[in-house]
Amino acid sequence: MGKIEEAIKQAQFKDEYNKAVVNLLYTHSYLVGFQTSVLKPQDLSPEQYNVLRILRGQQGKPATIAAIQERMLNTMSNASRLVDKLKAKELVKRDECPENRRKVDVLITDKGLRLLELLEPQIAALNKKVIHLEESELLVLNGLLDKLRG
Amino acid sequence: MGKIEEAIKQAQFKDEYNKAVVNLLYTHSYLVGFQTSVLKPQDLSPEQYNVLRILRGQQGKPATIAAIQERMLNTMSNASRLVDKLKAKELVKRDECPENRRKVDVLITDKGLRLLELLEPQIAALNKKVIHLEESELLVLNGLLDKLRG
DNA sequence: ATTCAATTGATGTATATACAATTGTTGTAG
DNA sequence: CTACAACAATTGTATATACATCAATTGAAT
Repeated sequence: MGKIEEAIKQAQFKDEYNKAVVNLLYTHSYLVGFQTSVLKPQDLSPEQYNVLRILRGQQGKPATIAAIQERMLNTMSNASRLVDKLKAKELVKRDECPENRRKVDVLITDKGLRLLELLEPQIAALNKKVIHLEESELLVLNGLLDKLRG
Repeated sequence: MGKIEEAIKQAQFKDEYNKAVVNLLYTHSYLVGFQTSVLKPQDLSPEQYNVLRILRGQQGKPATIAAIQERMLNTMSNASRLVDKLKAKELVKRDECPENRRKVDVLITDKGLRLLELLEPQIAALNKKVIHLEESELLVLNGLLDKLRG
């Protein structure tokens, strides 16, 4: 499919900034589509998957809702309700924090960890298949995205 | 803020593919946030703005719902309902297509065109401000994103 | 000790996404 | 001509996003 102009059938862009924005939005949608195809059979949304990975990254330490929020990709999302859904599936547990009853301690369960172990190789394989870039190009891309945000 | 590892407080990634995906999702959220800050005062969502630009790109020719859908950034979105919202604001008009009553002709109105003319310089200025890349780097980025999708 | 502001999550509402299912229209095969 | 498949859009439902608002708890100032 190739160039963004063909992909969305737009002849040209005002400037390279505009084109980059559209290209990023379009590529985002491209990638999320594939991710979803792996996650959906396990009844998991991309953001729920993201929260599970954040919790595993805590390595046994509980995370508060605010801490999860801060690490999420969609910074303005709603960690509280996502944790709700995950708890209903027994992938996390949520307890009142003993030393501060405003906070809650969220922990990933064994079931959650096992689900991640099942999904991760599938996601990795799919990524390699649908991202048509070499390792060296990925390094450049990651560098540019980091710099973009300043 | 810089590197993605710091941004989402993740020590490391499994591989460069995984990092690229996370980096793209995060950068997407970064950009959409800014876009929204310009669009929201005009009661427009990013996708509604996208639809308006697609319609203007038709240069006076009407577009069917299917044609809009095909050009949208979120390929699985719901053009029908977005057009509904835009029509309620009198930014587009929608008429039954005379030679095929299954189809509808969607056209941007003068009010819609004027709104785009108001918004576009604001968006362009914001893009330049929040995208910390040179023109030459943008060319590389656009090339990599095009290649990524294959 | 009491009051008040700040913190932390939960909840409410409008919008959008991702599908599936449905309705109405057109084209076509028998 | 009739029946049926294909097409185009709409509608329905569950999930998620983007806020704003609310309720409970805590900490700090008087």
